[in-house]
Amino acid sequence: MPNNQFKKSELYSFITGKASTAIARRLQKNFKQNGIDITIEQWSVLYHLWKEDGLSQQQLCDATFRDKPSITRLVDNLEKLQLVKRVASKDDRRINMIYLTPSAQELQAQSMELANQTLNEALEGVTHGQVEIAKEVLQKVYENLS
Amino acid sequence: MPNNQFKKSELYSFITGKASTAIARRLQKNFKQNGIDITIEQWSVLYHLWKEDGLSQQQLCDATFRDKPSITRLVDNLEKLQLVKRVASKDDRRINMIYLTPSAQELQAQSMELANQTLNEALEGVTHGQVEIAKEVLQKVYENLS
DNA sequence: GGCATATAGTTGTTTAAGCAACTATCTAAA
DNA sequence: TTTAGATAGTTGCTTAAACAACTATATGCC
Repeated sequence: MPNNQFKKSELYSFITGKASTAIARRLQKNFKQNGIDITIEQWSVLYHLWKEDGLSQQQLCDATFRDKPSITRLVDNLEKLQLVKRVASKDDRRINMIYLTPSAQELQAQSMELANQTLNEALEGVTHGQVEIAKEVLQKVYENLS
Repeated sequence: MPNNQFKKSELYSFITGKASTAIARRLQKNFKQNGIDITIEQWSVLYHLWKEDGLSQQQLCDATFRDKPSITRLVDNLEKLQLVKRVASKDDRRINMIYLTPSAQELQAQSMELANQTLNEALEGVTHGQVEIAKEVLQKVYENLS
């Protein structure tokens, strides 16, 4: 069978993304049970700011694979929760730099721990080699469509 | 390294599901370009009805991995588009059986062709063996969390 | 300098997800 | 047969995605 020929039914789960949905739900549940009151989408923005604080909204778009309106509203909500602050750039007045507040910094350790724990639950019984291949496939899919 | 120990950064893409999002977006785009005016979520409901017409909403919940309110509203919208009809079950009056209309039946061939084409675009350069492993991993993740 | 174009971000609208609370119907057990 | 509990579906609310249309600022070219 050629590489790019598959049966419909086998591939449907790739489209619906059951697995990534399930991980997101479990992580959300784990957050809730531990008193972390943010959504996964909000967390995914914070995640990139923990890696590098002071990103612009456009950089957050690229990092999170979301469009500009989505980031505008996620930042709106994160600002309401007092987890980030918009700071207008002095060099380029079109740009908002997004900075973490102290409360957001406090969330980092616990939420990353929960994220790791969730992934370990999800990948129970899956070998490292299998995960590596799955990651390669997903990365390739992403590249093919970008 | 034990099977269930991974570095954070490596696994982040599992949570965000970039790949499945990218496939869904591409499929939506391909639908639009071919004049098919339904959402991917609506299509995923039709997909199961094409396999077996006359499923209950609860069966659609299980099949599509969505909760009951989501299916209620997807069926609402599909009914507005005159693609499905709710028919109250005679055996159990709590149950709505969902039936395809002729217009929905007409959509099947073309939309399944576009779905296959989209998956082939997505999986360009990925071997059948790699896809099999990726599918196993995703299935296992789903099972671990269900 | 002035104008076309590109870039950063916002707003409006529709569709959907997730959760809780609700109604209606069915089932099983006292 | 009545009543408690389970099941099927709906509604309300908040958050988010996708897309188009918009404002404001910056850049590059004449």
